[in-house]
Amino acid sequence: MQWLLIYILMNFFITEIIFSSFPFLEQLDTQIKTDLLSQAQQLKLSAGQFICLEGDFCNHLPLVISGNVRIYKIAESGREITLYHLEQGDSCIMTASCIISKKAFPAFAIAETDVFAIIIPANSLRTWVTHSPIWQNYIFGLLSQRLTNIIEIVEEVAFRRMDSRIASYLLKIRDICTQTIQITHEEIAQELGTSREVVSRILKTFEKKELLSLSRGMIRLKNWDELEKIAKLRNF
Amino acid sequence: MQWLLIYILMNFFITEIIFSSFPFLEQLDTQIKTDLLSQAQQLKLSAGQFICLEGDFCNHLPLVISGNVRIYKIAESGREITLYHLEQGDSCIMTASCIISKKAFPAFAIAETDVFAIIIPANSLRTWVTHSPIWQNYIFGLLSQRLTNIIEIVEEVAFRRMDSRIASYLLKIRDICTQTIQITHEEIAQELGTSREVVSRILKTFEKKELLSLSRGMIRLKNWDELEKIAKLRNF
DNA sequence: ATTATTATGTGACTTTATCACAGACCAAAA
DNA sequence: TTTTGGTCTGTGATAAAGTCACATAATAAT
Repeated sequence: MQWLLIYILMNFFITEIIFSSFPFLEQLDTQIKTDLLSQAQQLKLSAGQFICLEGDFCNHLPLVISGNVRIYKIAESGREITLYHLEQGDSCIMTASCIISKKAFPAFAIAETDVFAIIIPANSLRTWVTHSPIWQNYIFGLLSQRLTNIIEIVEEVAFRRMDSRIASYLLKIRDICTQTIQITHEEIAQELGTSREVVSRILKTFEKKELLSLSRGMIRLKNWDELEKIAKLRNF
Repeated sequence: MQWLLIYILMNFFITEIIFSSFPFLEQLDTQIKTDLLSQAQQLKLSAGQFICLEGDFCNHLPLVISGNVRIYKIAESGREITLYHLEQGDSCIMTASCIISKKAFPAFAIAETDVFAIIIPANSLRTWVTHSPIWQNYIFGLLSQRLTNIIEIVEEVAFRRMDSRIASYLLKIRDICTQTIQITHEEIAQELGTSREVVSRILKTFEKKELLSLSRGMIRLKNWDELEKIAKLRNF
């Protein structure tokens, strides 16, 4: 009797949590909504766990409730570049795309932090997308957003200089209150698709210009106005 | 009476041409098929004409019957990089994506050759995609193909060296019979997202190695085996 | 034939990537 | 506490790629 109660409560909260992260789901017909809740499974990942390897076939669409997933490409030389991140309310559109067009996943996905997600079986997704305009809108929206997003990365990698990209990235991920960032040079390099040495050197020149101060695993911004200027230098 | 006959004949052939370039359309219900044929307009463009500028809003989905369209990004410095091309049987998925998610087009599109296409009004497309699984499949397929495609470009720009990329490109676009390519160094640079000087210098080193011979507006491949090897050098 | 336009070649310099290695920091074990 | 091993950062040397400036060559227009 207790078990049943806990089970019911648990599912009640899960439902609430899912809907608050993915508001579009609330617009669904009662039927699809019920199907969704009955077919969705929970997925918990620890920081550092792989979700997809390049070439995997995807059987489930993940809807991320909490945590951070990094989707990235890796070169034979070992260099990495991040394509995008998944956070609360995101869903992995490449997975969706692979499910719908039945192709292999073209990148790596790793949990950067502990991640909690619900996963939806591929076949159910295909059915729902076919029959529900609400699902269609959601998936199309995601796809076109990612496409735009990745085109921006092409632009950035092809055209912008590294100091400008690093300045932008630091400004984007800083803790706005403390003006600090806990990150290693290696991690910045993997995000931007360059090598650790390049990041170290550029950060050092920033430090010499008093724009920030460096310590192990930590960057403290000092002159963000100037960093903004460097970030805006779009071209060579 | 004659006019009517010509009109009927013309439309008969157009229909045949459209269906032969876009076989998926034949699977449509008679109703949607009729709608399609009644709403589609013909579009003829001369080489060099712009189709979309960055920031445009798209009102029509183009289905390319013949010719070649280049979709590209342009940096403030003037450097360009090609994202993809449209040829017979292609449709511009970024346009579709912009139509469906009502966003501005994030790149430039220009007719490289004379182009003949049919265009479909945005609203009709939205309706058809909602109601027809065949349209859905086509659009999803295109979207996921382009996404994979553009991720490959990110990889290439971020990780591969220029001589290798140029070798690959030359092998890809050569006339396989004559082993020649009619192209300027500037055009190669715009395709690959680099500058003309870099292309000129690398081509010159290829020429010194007897891999090809250069003349104004023309490249003649001599040692394609060796070029293949250079093209396969994926990393630094 | 002369001029204008487009295409290519090249030197000098800067930025970015690679390789190799040194030194600094941190935490767990001795 | 000191040692040890791992991770993180710093830096010189060299190569590749991008920028700027200008020269020369090939073609088209007058």
